[in-house]
Amino acid sequence: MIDLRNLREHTEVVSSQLRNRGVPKVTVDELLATDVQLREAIAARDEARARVNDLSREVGRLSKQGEVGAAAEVRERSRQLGASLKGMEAAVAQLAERRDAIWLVLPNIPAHDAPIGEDESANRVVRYWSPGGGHQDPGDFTLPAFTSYQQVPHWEIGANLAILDLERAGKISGSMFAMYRGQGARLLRALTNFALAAHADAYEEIRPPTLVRRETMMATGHLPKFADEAYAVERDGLYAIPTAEVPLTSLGRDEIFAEADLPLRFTAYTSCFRREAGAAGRDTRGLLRLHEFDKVELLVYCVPSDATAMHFDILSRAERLIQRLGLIYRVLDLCTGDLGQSSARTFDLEVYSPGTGKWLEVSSVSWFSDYQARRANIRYRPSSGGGPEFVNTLNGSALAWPRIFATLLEVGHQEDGTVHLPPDLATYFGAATLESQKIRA
RNA sequence: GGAGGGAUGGCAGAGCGGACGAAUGCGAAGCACUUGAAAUGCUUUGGGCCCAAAGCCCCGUGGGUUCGAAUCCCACUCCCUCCGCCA
Repeated sequence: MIDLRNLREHTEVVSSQLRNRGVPKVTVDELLATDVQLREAIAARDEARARVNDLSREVGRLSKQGEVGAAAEVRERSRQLGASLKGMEAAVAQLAERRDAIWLVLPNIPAHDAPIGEDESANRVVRYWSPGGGHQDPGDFTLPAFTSYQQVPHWEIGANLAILDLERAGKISGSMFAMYRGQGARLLRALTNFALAAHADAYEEIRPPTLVRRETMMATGHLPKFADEAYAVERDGLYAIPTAEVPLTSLGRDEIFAEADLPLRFTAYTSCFRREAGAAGRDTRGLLRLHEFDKVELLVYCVPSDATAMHFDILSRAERLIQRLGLIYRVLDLCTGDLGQSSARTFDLEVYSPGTGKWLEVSSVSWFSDYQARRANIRYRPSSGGGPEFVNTLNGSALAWPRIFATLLEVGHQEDGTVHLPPDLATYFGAATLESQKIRA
């Protein structure tokens, strides 16, 4: 959540920044009003408590001195005061609940340099990259020509090679689930090894649990607001993670790190589970949108002053992977209206899929400032002294596999039906070409 | 799943109804002594609310009893041991 003290002290600024994200002024006003009432209620309660504490001590003192009558009289006064305390405590609890109901769903304050806009149409394309042209400004970029076989959608290529079996995935789990077979399954494993190896220089590899508690989902902001997006195992109160960001952020929950130990950098390969409740029927062919998919994630805790550098480090790592895979991509700077709830600034990476004619998001690299750290209570002790401060958290996918897998099939598709793999990946895969294989039965 | 035991500050560990935010030891920081270090001595050393002070809150979490709860009661969570089951 956002810093309430900052909101109190710079109401106008914060309020207008939030308005850029579509938060109406009345919501902010209500939060502030509730906050004032809550703090007044707390002050009144604490004062009453202080008096009860005083009287109680008095009872103890008198009892010890054997002044039974006086003790009984003070005890009675304290009892009455205690009764009125109950009401004050209830008032505090009620106001705190009302404040939290707003506070917890309020989005993060966007970064100053995030483009302002209402929806995805206002996202700014920062640059393009292609194997032939390298980095290019948006004005200079044109898509290269693709052969006719490159324009075959991946689901056809995958079915022909028998490395993708979406029909049977449907039988097993329903639509929007995928099954990779033979060389397809192996290619996925190669991609994962390829990515983990690329980050091993600076990021500790983690294999976290993928079913997590409610608090863990709260910490990243995935609950309470986005409950419809998550798969829940109700009987056990657990949720299937939508991204490794969730467990990795809670790894440091309620901890205080030494500044010297920062930055902490983690990478994890996990399955990710998403109900896609709001996206039913959109772009769901083939591997475009799945309920379960694999992803390698990068996550960083750092001091605020390092956050921007870390943001660009994650971004460049994700870009570097796509470059090594030889895919065309573009970098988007998400506008204020399109940012995820917890994010202050996000870059999306989209690869071009010639088989579907679409740009596909394969990575989202976000800076959360202290929004998640405040929720998750992740702090560091400044080496200059002073009390603990919240860390900044950042993360990025590097990368999400299904859309990469799809694009690799299309881009590498040859006239004879085989698929050529980029050399860097071939090393991990153990062969340079995907060839038709026979599915048993 | 069954039966027991436990959860206290960075760590270890006391306290089991009245000045306890908490003894003691270790660790860490500062100062003194020392050419330097060790040893020794003294001092400091949790977090939060609050502009701050005063005050309040936190002894796994949430309730309850009481004038008063780290201490008593209830529920939950987690950890350990044994049995069962299982990859």
